Amino acid sequence: MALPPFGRRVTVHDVAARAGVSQPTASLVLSQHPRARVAAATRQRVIDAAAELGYKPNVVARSLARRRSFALGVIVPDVRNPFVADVVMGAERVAAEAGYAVLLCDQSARTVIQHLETLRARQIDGVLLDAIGAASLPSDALTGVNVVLIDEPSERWPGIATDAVAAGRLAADHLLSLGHREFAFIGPASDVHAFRMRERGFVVRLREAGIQLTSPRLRRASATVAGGRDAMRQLLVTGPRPTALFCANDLMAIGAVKQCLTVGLRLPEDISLVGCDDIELARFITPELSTVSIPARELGARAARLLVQLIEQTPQRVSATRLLPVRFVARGSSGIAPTTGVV
Amino acid sequence: MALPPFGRRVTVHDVAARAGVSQPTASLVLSQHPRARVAAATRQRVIDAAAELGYKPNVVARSLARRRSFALGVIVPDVRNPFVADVVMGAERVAAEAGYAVLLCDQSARTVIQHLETLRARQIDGVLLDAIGAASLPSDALTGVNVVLIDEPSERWPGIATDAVAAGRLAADHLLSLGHREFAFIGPASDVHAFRMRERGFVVRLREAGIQLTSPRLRRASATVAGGRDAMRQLLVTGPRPTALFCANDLMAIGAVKQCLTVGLRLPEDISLVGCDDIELARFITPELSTVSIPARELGARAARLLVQLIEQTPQRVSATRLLPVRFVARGSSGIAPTTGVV
DNA sequence: GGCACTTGCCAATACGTATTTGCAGTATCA
DNA sequence: TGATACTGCAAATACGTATTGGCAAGTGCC
Repeated sequence: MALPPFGRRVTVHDVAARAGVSQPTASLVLSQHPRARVAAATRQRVIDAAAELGYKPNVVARSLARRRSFALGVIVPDVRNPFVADVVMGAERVAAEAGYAVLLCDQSARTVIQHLETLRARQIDGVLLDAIGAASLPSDALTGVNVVLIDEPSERWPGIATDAVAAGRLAADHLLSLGHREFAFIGPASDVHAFRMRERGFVVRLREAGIQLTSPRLRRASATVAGGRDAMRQLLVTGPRPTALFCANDLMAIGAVKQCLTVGLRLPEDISLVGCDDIELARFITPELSTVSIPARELGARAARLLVQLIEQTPQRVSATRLLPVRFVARGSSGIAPTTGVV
Repeated sequence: MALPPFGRRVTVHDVAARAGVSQPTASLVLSQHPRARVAAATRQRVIDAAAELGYKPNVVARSLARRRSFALGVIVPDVRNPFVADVVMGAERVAAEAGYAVLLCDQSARTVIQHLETLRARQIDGVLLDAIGAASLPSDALTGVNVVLIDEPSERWPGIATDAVAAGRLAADHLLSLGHREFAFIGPASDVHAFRMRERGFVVRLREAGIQLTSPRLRRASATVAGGRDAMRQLLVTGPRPTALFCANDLMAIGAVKQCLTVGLRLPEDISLVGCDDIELARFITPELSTVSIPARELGARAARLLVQLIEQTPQRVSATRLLPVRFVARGSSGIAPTTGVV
């Protein structure tokens, strides 16, 4: 019957005392152990006592005892990228549903290594790595941690990715079918797998069509709107202007669109532009952005689901990468190639 | 000299053993207690042993003992809003710098109450509430928790906010100075303080200029691009068209711009449009969006800094709200009022 | 050399939960 | 009726760190 002192949190001990059982028994009941040998009447007394006292287990203590924190780390390059935010959102929903908290780790705050360090110290149950170039991490950075890679196929770790090569090919297909012959590509310099594969798919498809993408038409910049704008500016002052451009993500594409409009080019009459990701805003700029749709939220959600599975059923160690399909979305930023020759 | 068994994590006990001291002594040294009375030589032995073994403290155990988790909860309405992402990013940087992890809590995953529940169970040290309508929470939802409100002034909790009324006034000032007399406003229906105050500032300033904003010209929609578009669509089919519009945030404004362009209106010739937030994309749509610049990252960073202060120096209970200034940024989406009469 | 005082360390305990083990008591069976 | 198995619970211990109290040894002082 004893009530815990005012202001102190209710613990199992309090529940046990009120139910007239020992602490371990209360713990046994409350931790829902299915194989717990507890008499039905006793079990009910404990449950009632817990309810009456408003008992909430202390997750920290539980984590220490079980050596599990019921928390996931999510390491991302930059939450400000809407695509990334969507991935995070998908992951968090699933995680919350499964009873896991999400520790957000943005690379702008610390390096991946530093983040992994602190996550490890927090006894994290697993980590989601979103497009951070896991291949180039020190080999022991991920030992002993449950890992699921997002958008970065690997043989060492399981993952959920999208068909990035297909994304590049679809963009090329689309532009080729519109009659374009003068191409350019803008992408980030980082060694992030998805970006590289989008580029490769694009380049290879063009090569199959007998078109070589030469160096001045392969531009590198940071994967942001400003990066896209700057790369486009460079592109427009270097040699003959292409009639078709593929950007490695929508943010860069939006920057590129902006730069085109700024210098008076008409889209799609003068230049056709295709992005990748299909963030919500792609439909809201003018002209609307043709792009390759990548299921961002689904990516995050599936990755989280897979990670939770890995954590909870240790036996089967999956290590394949599941590939989600992508599809092309034609909108106003791309059109028939100009009939007049290139300048 | 004893090395811990392979595969097991190094604990203070291992360090103590190797340094030839007791566990408490090692703990005393390693927890950096300034008032720790430990001989310099002993201290050094412990430090060396820790370094040699690669000791990393177990944060979970430390949290249990100190009844502090060195983690902050950040509850936000929607990470996918770039403004929110910026706030989160600013907060995470500061938190990481100060040694705190960030638990991301998006309202799309669970309700605020549920998030607070799990944060409490995790012995969170403090919570950042970003524009979630703290005033309408159950009165006991936040008892016993360090709280800093973002963009929602309150007398009960400290916070960092921006001058939302000024933001609305600035928008009105700008549009009035361009000669507009026919106004409209689009904002979210939620009772989020910042949005309400932006609206109030706008409405009051107009009233001062002798202009009443009537109900059909006060539109409600979700605070997203799609919401802005839909509200604009409604607005354009209901009664005479305004010549000036203020949207409660940039996302809505972008949606509104899109809708205007879709139905063939010219900006700013036919209608002037002003947003609020100054997200990066505001400069990249066409026409560029006139808007009120809100220092999002700064907001997040300051809030986190304040929260850390609250946590670490319990004596002084601040409860005032610091107001950050805002400034107007004129761009291409707003211009001189059309001289022709309204339709 | 006795006293008060400081220094440096360790033993003991706490934090709140989980798990293992073992001990009574009861039921089952021969 | 004795051995055996099983049931239901509590005692003991673990998880890894932090903190309190106290005990020796050392220092300074008269």
